[in-house]
Amino acid sequence: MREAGKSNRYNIRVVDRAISVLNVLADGKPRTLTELSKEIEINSSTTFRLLATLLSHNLVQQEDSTGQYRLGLACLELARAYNTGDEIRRAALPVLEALRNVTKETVHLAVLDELEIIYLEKLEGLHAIGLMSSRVGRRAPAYCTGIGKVLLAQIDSDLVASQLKNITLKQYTDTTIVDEGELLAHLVLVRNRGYALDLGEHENDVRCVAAPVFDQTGKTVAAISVSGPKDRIDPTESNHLLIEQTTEAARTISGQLGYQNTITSSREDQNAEDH
Amino acid sequence: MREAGKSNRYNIRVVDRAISVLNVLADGKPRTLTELSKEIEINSSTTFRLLATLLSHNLVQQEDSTGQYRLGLACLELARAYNTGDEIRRAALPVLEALRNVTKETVHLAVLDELEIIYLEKLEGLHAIGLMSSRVGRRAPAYCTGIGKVLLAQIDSDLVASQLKNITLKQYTDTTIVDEGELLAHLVLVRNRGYALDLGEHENDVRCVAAPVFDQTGKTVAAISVSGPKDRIDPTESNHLLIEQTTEAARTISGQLGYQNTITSSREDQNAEDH
DNA sequence: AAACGTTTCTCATTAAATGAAAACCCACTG
DNA sequence: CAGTGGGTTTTCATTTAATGAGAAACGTTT
Repeated sequence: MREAGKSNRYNIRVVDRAISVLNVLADGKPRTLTELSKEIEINSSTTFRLLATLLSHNLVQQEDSTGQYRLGLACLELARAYNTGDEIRRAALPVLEALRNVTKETVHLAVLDELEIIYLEKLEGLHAIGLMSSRVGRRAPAYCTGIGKVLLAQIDSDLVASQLKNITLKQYTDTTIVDEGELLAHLVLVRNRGYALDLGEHENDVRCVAAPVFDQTGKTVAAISVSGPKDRIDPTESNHLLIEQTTEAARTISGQLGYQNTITSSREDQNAEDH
Repeated sequence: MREAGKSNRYNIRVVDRAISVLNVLADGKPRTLTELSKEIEINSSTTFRLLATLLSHNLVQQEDSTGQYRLGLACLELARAYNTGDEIRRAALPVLEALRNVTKETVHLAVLDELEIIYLEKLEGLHAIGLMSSRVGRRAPAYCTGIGKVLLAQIDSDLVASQLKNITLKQYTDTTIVDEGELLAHLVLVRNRGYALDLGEHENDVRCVAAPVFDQTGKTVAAISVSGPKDRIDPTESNHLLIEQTTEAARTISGQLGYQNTITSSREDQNAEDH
């Protein structure tokens, strides 16, 4: 999604073009054929045919007042299908449910894509809802979210460092880590601890605890978090319980995925309780 | 989704093919290149290229243990995008939230596609959850669900009758209406009442009340429902409240969409309380 | 009803998609 | 460990099928 989407050697041009139509429409703004054709720089005849094709499969639909094109219902169906095929989400869901109910706070499941995370699941907390900007399918920066940091921490440090060269660390709030060196050092800490905290680094009064989920092969495949407003999520003392609950839930999910936490590939960090 | 998806005159073949790959994978079952290529009857070279293209846009991804292909994360992102652009859902969400909280039961928003409904939104009831088979993006038959019936009831009766010719009404439970004549008569009743009941016609002990949502032009664009187990949702007396709550919520949403319920196109059915 | 902007359609050109088949890569098996 | 077989990746020549130009149809506005 977004950007061009690298055209690999074998890509079929029309398909690339069709997908770029979808990606353009993915900002939610409906467009006319002409607008689209200009935006993606494709001849209007071709755009017409692309739209006709997508239309016939319900991947786009036409607003019937204006005739403008928007994404279609088939997108929802694909997502449903994605979810049912997603082993991680399936394993996680009941555990997340329990975690939400015991903490009463909002719980997330997300994966990493480059330097961003994508939310796979969100269970609203039992207090006032709709306060957080996260949505299933939405992206958020990795370097300033609990889930993001815990996932970055599992990746080879040099790799992260080289990827960081491509972006600038935006200072969302006054706790956001914007210094690369500081971030890398922090990630080491996160890795050793086995969990990450987010002290309002992305959204000012949202705090969270996040922990990684491993699969059979020991690879980090996702992470979970519990988040809430700063006045309920305390970064220091009472957190011990929350951290324990979160990491325990993550361990349970990992277990479901076949992860054996006995003898792991990586050496240190296996002495569970060092926080 | 499903079936072939009529190839209109202007459809671009490769794009059709690419989409059929997605549709095949939409059952959640991962496949190898060869399996896919056989299933959709496309030369394996071409399938390879299709997959490469979809892969590069994250619409499909490869399981890294087996190398099999499944739907990818971009599907989630498209759905997110679809939702944010969806005016109906946006207008409905807060009202549904309120309706769920006051009834404490599961609330749905869905639209009609031919003789099936597709769920746009589901808010779980506040009792035990996960009992219903509905999911956002999933389809369900229209003729035996509250939402479905209320939507069918708004369509020209002859049109519905002719569409019904193409399917057989499966007897899901012993209250399912399987006789076409009876169904059509029932739909007239539903239309006049302005709401539909589902007395376990699809899932044995799920009952529901559903009401239609209209847009600016008076067209029926969606429907909402409140559903719960048969021991909590009473079809007769105490229902009056629930029916009133449901239809009122639907009216509110319609209002948000610009519907003026003063002078409506259709004549009768405007004397609200005839149940 | 004229003028404009957009969408739909036709057609000839040729780029780009295609399938056959070869090369390559693994995982098994003897 | 060589040999076999199934799958995947790559090449290449053929020709289909995608393409853009432009014309026609449509609809909206002045």
